[in-house]
Amino acid sequence: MGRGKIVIKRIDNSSSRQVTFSKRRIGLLKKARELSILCDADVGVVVFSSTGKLHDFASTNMKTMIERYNKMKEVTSHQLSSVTSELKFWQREATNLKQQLQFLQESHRKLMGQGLSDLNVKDLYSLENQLETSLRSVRMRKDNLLSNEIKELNQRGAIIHQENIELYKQFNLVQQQHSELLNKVCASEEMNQIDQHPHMLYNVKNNHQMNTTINLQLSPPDQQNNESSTRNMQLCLQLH
Amino acid sequence: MGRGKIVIKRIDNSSSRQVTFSKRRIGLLKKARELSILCDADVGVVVFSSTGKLHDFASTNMKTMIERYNKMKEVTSHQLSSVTSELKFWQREATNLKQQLQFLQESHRKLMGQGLSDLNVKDLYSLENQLETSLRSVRMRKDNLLSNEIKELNQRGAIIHQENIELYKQFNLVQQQHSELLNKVCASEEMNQIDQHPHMLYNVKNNHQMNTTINLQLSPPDQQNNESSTRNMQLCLQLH
DNA sequence: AACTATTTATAAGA
DNA sequence: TTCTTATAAATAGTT
Repeated sequence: MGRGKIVIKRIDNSSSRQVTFSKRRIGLLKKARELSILCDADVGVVVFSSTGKLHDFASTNMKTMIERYNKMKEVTSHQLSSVTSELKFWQREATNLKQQLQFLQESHRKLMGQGLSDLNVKDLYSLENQLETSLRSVRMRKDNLLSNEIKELNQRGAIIHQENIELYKQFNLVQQQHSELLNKVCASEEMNQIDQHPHMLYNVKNNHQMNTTINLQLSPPDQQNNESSTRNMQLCLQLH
Repeated sequence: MGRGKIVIKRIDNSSSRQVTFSKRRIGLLKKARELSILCDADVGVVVFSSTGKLHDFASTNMKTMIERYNKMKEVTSHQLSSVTSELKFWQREATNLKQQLQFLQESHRKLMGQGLSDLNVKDLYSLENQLETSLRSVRMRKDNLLSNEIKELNQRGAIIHQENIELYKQFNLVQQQHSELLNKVCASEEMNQIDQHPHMLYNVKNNHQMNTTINLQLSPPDQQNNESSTRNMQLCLQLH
């Protein structure tokens, strides 16, 4: 259908090929459209040019068409089949997990002392045994924790006690030195004119009083009291 | 291009339509093939007849083509997207179940007295409490079962005991009647000619001996013994 | 892109 | 469905 007959083989001349592509592509799509209309058929055409450009025709909807095609050819695309197999995997996984969960929930209920009505005497004995074992473990762990805590508290208490003793000693020393200094100052002030600097004496006396008050608060730590309280806590632990 | 010009609209006559479909379908696929060869293009054609029959042409591979088309149009097919969303659902489901399972496993381990090292004293106290509660439930249930069993056994024992008493009474009665009968027979035999039927006497005497033996085996049921054993079992139960 | 000679497709009929 | 054939339609080569 042209000036000359052609053989169906790739057109070597690039521009000729391009022209023919345009003409025949239009013709193909036109014929596709005509077929779909004349014969009530569902027609889809997809053309990629050698440069990768897409041209298409679909009498209804290409997406629907492709799905219909896949379904008919029983070809699940590579993507679809891989997704489907993954889907199956996760469904199995979920079923598996559900079973495990159900089993564990049942076991858990028994351990919580619920739903015992479907157990026989032998089961109940072994459950009782398990609970007793658990209870021993829990109590052992708890006692461990508490005794460690107490031990730590005792150590910290002993350190603080030691610090207090040191502070007490140092304080006594300082107080003694201070008293001696005060006495010296008083003696020398009496010898000089006391009335010239009355504020100095007031300050010194005031300081002395404050120090005495602090001294009263700093009672020496009571060793006896500390030890007896520790003993009480240990006794308490052994009750559990 | 035919004997007469036609307008492009659905052909009403069914057989005409069918014929035209065949001819034009072949023409379309031929043109598609020619285009792909002449112009080095990738061409795919899909045709569904009105009766649903599929005819197709693909210059290379329809699957690849469809994927290329989808990729270009950035259209994930409906199937794929629905499968993908289902996939996501099951993945979420599995994740959820895994979490639940992990949580329950952790809890289960605690109840089994394992993995207690990451619990504090407060947690240990409440765990201990739970285990004690569980233990009480289990013991209560077990005691219930056992006491029911014992009750049933006692009832059955009492019935059998009663039956034994009845049998004993009946037996004594029969034995007494038998003895009386025997005496009568012996007396009358002594009066008549004993030597005429010596085998009769032998038989009767033998029977008498057998009955006595049976009598020795049928001792009257011991009420005392029965009750004390029941008491022992109940005591045993209370120990748990 | 338009023209057109020629090939090709196909409508109608058998 | 297939063949025939007249004719419409498509298009190769040209302008």
